[in-house]
Amino acid sequence: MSDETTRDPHREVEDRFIEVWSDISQLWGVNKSVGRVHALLYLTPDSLDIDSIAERLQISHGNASTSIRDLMAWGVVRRVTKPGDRKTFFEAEKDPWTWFHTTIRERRRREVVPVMERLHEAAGFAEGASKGAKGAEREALEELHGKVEQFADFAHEFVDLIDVFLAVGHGRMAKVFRTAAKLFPKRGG
Amino acid sequence: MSDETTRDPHREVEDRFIEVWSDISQLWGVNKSVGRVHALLYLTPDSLDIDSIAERLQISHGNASTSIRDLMAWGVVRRVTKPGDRKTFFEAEKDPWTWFHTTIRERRRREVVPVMERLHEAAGFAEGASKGAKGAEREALEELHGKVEQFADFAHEFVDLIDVFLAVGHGRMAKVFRTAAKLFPKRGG
DNA sequence: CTGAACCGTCAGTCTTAACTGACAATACAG
DNA sequence: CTGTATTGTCAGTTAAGACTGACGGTTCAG
Repeated sequence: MSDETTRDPHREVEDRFIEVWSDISQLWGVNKSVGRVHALLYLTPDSLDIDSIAERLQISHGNASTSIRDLMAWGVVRRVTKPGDRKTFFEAEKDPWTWFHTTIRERRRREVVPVMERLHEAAGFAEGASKGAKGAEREALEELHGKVEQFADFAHEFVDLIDVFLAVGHGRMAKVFRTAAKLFPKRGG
Repeated sequence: MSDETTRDPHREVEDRFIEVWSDISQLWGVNKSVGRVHALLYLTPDSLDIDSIAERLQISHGNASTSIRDLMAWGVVRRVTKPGDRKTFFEAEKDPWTWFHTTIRERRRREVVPVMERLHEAAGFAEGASKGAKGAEREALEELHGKVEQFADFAHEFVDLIDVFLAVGHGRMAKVFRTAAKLFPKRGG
């Protein structure tokens, strides 16, 4: 009772979860504040306005606003307006699988596609270079080209993997995997 | 001929690939230098020593050494000694799937497992708190606990997914996915 | 139309991560 | 065993990224 902050169980549960989610977000390449705001919105049944978020998480108004903007760009937070209230409220997607699916789709668009284009450019350049050379240099360039292609093939398979995930979608992924695991049981370790 | 640097095709192919791989590494949460060193070792048929790497990539000796240490800790680079030569050489795993597999296993160990433990702790704490409360507070805490559990369940499914990947292993993953995709064709978009 | 409440933006500051270069530790030829 | 070549480490510096807080723009009740 003397120290209310550490004694409110509701708040402590929230804090612990927010911290964990924040760390997961960072592993995923998302910054700390963005992760914390996302976690708070996930836990809160009602939608929240910018200042409430900032106050709750002890961050600046500007930081909260920027974090919300990011989360909306990722498609995991929605803007909500309440009739008769001037404020803008925000709420998070509550189903983790939906959220994850959305995130993967967005990352594919923003990050995977552009980098794959550059990879193919590099492979094309390598092929051109090897065809324009003679003798020993040609051999060396062909070997180099082979390496680039090998990596490009791998990357392409990886993208296929993402595409299957996106096509199958939502909560069915786990089932897909379990089935796949039975079809192709592990051999060694 | 006047500017040898930009005219050596072999070097330019390498540079382009190194740059792309470096960016992919950064998306993956690995720092730029580490990615570049890894890319260089992947492309180079012979093993390389620290100073050659540092000179080729225009980075300091210390940076090259630290990057190599990281790559060895990730299990994607090996130390090699040549008889009659005092230097230590390093070479990279050349098969991308093997490399990827190793990386996933290591990330699971370092990052996923610890964070999952903390998540379960948080869920346990939430459960305890809700059971220790009464009336309206109890209801609120139970709802909160439900949210934490929902996320924990999702996270657990995600870890299962990783485990299947690790069990199936290597180049067979793509085939697994393709089979899975046929079994569970996409419905909407 | 006016003013208050609120949100979005961004220059400047602060914090965190990466890199360098000098020194310590190590390995090995002679 | 000794001297030298080479790798490993880490304190200090530099670069990158995140956060704050003040300002301008927008919205809407009155």
